[in-house]
Amino acid sequence: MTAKHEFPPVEEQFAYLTKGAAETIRPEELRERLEQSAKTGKPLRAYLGVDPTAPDLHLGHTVVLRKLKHFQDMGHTAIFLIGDFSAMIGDPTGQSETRPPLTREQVDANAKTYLEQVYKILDREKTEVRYNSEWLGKMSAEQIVRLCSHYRLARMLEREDFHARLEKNLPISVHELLYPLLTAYDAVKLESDVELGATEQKFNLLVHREIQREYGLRAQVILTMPILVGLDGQRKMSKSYGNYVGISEAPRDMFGKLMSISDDLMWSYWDLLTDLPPDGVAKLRNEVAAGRLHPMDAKMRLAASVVSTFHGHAAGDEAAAEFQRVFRERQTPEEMIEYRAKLMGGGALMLTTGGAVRTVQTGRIPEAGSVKWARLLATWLEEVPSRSKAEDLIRGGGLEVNGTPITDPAAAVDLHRSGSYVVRLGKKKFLRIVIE
RNA sequence: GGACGGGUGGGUGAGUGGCUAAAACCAGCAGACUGUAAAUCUGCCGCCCCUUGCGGGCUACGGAGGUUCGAAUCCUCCCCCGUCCA
Repeated sequence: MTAKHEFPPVEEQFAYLTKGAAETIRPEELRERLEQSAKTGKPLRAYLGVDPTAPDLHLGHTVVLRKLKHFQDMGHTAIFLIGDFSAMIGDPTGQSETRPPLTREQVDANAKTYLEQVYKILDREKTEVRYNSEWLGKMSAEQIVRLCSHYRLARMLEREDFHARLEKNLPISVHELLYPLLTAYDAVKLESDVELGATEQKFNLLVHREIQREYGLRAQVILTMPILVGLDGQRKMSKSYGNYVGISEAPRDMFGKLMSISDDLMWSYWDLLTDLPPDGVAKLRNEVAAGRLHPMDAKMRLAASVVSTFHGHAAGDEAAAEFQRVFRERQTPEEMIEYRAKLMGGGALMLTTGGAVRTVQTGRIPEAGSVKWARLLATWLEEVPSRSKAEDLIRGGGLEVNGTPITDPAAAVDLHRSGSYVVRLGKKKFLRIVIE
């Protein structure tokens, strides 16, 4: 963009840029391009195309974003392409069903929230944001026909998803065939050097290469990134499996969730969720293998690093210190959710949490004003999904009040007497309840 | 349109008139051990109420009705899903 650019040595760049990648197509082409840009001082154009369909990002989504950032780190141009037009078609990948097209409004709204989150990783100033409606929305029928003439049906049907559906006699709408072609046109328009994508995008990405050639361009390099495995270490990270870490989660929660992953899983997180160069990761790994570094300490560094990228370094350090204090030294966390409870007349209980006030009807409360923990925690504070669950938790030894375990499901709190309680629910949840 | 098979708790899947809030396994939660790791062991695992007891109540085996003292289990109708035929 600006005049002449100094880049790190090619080999260093290459190692950094391909770190964690599932596949590079083709490695030697990437090297060539890096060399060329080093020579001419012209940054490479790397892009990532995204359909704004999932507005709530989790760490899984960030893998490929982070890779795009790596290009920025090395001084290249990162293009974030919002597939606002193609999203209306819907990428047929994955779900073996025809997807209903999104409406313009949905797409716009999603694109906006998407971008806000994306800038937690990418450098806002250096990111070129494009929308593919910019050119796709203006294509004439003639241009579309021409585009289609560059690809063969048989090739298209090689795609695993189409293939499977054909075999099973499931419907394939004709517009779905258009998806890879239209997104290929993006690559043509952007004159990209590199395109990034998740491994499941491989088919599309390869089509993009071919179409670029058809349009007389040099085929871009493709970098595919693995799917991030979720916290359970089994399935891919996904909201519906509940094994995810949302990028907007509080530092402490993020840190805690990351600490709970298995040691084995940690290494792929190091690769996919941090900026530590490959030799750095290898070094850490050796240290742990040699017993010079406790795996937990390595994991704490990982967690701190991830938290830092979303909340800043201070928050990362703080989360680490907090974790240390609460879980290693078994002390009470510095901050916790605080409830102030005040018994009003007529069996009403006024609850104040972080400024919000609400009143619940308690029904009858015995003379003494005592109420069972299970009832307080589940029914009124809603910190446990149900009363039965709360009682189970108590019986199982998962409730601690002011440091003392409570295992009697009938144990109660006196709501008439003021007092302050630090309540620990299970392993991770702490509350402070103040009776006024 | 026809023939057959099937729909059970978050998932897989037993049960074919009472002993069944429903086996077993998985997932999940909690406890012990640890490093909020793994492995292992233990308990819990529909919801509500209380005097917390091998306590009481409600809801539940695709849906609606019925038979019966009693149904996830039998009957009728309906819906949905698979496989085969036209």
